[in-house]
Amino acid sequence: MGVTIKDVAKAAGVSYSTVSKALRDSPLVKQPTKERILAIAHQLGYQPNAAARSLVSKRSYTIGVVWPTIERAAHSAMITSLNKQLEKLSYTTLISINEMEFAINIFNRYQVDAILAFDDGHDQNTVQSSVPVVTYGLANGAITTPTVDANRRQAIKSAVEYLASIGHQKICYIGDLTQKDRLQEEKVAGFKQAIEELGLENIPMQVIEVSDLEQYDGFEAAKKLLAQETRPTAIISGTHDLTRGIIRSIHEAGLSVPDDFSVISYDNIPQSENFEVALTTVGVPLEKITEKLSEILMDVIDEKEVEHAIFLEPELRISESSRPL
Amino acid sequence: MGVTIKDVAKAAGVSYSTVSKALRDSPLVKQPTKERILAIAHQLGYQPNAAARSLVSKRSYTIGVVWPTIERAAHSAMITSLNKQLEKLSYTTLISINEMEFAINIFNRYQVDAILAFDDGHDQNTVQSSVPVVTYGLANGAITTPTVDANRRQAIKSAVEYLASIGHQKICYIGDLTQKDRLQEEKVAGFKQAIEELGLENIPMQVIEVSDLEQYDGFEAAKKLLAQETRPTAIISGTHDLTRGIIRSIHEAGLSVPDDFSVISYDNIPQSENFEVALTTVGVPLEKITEKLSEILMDVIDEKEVEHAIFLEPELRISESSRPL
DNA sequence: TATAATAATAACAACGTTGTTATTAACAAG
DNA sequence: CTTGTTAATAACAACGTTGTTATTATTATA
Repeated sequence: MGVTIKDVAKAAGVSYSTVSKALRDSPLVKQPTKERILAIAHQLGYQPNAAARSLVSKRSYTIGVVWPTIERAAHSAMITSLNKQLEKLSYTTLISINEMEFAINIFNRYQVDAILAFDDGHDQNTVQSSVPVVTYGLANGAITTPTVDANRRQAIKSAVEYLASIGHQKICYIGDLTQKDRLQEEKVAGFKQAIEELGLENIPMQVIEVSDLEQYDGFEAAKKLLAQETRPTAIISGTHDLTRGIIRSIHEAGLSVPDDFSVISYDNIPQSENFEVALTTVGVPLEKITEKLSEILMDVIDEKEVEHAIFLEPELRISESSRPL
Repeated sequence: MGVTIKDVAKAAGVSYSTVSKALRDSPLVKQPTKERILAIAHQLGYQPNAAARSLVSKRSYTIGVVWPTIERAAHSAMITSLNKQLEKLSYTTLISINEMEFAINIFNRYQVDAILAFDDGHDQNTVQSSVPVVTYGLANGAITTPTVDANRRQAIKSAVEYLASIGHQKICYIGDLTQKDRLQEEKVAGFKQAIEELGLENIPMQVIEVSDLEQYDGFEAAKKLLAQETRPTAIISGTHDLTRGIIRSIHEAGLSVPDDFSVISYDNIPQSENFEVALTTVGVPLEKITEKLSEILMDVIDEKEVEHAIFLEPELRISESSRPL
């Protein structure tokens, strides 16, 4: 069915090994011959057979991304960015939305050069893989693969510290507190730790739980908060979507950000311009994460020694949604 | 690096061809031998090499999905459903988020058995592919591959017809009207056609344009609409997200769905329960689409003759958000 | 017990590439 | 011109698997 190197060879009247060399631009083939072969290959619509190529060369120049939670759009911007980064390194990205173990098996069969697994904070059974695996998620004790992790705990801590430094004493956190998602847990832990370390005032509803991480949940949570007698002067929000809901809720109550409340959002997506208030955010910028990830992926492919727990330091980007009390 | 069939053969003390047969459960191998080999293979962590396998057997049991617009979450539920369907047929799904032409080339190299391309309503350059391609998107005149298409025009038409049949005369449509997205265009066309055919009243702001398809855009559009003097009695919305914004806007204005407005949403996602009002929707149910898609994919793989333009008929699911005037 | 029939396993070619080695062509130097 | 050297191309093995064909072991039949 497909056009092979041999078809091209026949059409060009040369041996198929010459065609192979010509296509890979080897200096062992004379320039005019090379050009002739290239032209014929193109004209015939030749596409190299990846199966054959990777079978013999042991390299597929492909990264497999395991992304079982496609429905939660959280990672899509990240995958787009990663895809771009890897493209620069002439690597191709292939995605599987299957459950971790199954997906890793598929990618092993396909002989991708490395696998990137998104740990969504749920149980990560250690899967046997002869292809190196890099994880993005929570770098905890029992990790067996290099894991890149945003230091979420530190992120929220520095948000609190910053707010305290500009005079805020009553600070509240809105986010997911359930034990289910270890990524979210970390943020809460950072918040509580900072409050304690700084000796900040304990206020009622200091930590508000949302059932999901959508805009609507932030809206509802903030509504509850505003109904309280003792209100905080600053709010830290666990995700971008929550923040949007929170701000909407505040505006709807006829109040203002940052006049009545300073708001800081955990976020790694670059600030979208068409948002009502330019947000002060804390988190690791997307590009930093994907840069690090591709770097590590290249390292494991080259069998370099790689640290197992790689923490990325968050950045505080101060903007309009926060200000001194 | 990886464990091959030959390693297993050596460990089991049989020839590698016997191992191959044992693994594929061929009747040519004695049962006890088979079991012994399987056990050893498992113990050694053997994973078949897809490159070698598909090189010789010309079948990879893999479908490549081209999904260039990952950021617009619209298709994620569909891909999840499709993945499940194909798994039942023991096919594996691999996704590329690269630009159409590039992605199709990758999948050609990887020798997937068929490619599913999501036509996002933008220009679809005809790409050369020796692997059969099925498109989900707009089945227009110049198609070169089998295309599965929800009959969006008919969907919106039947929404209008239904509303008219229960007494509504002033009906308005909120959606994307730009020429950019042909999928959205179709819906508007269906609306206008129905209004004309039924001879319904022309009201001001009968068609409201949104700049994007997010919840926020629906919210803003409805706000404008409610500010009008002559209000419609029914609203049809182009997407689920818009609808959520619209309903929120109505509630915020102290009005009710369906008491003050009947609302019908174009949608193929199954109704989410935790929504304020159970929505009346029109569209092709997700499962119907993915069933059809896998069917067609299997057909093109088996080189059966397949119709080029396959239209799926929408269904009207009446619920709480609409009622007779 | 010899032989035919069959069951079980082994050997081998092929898939489309790449990298190495062998062959031929072209050219320079004596 | 012959020979040595290098440039260009051709031939070939290998990658890990499958399907076909060849060989050996086992059983049934006379």
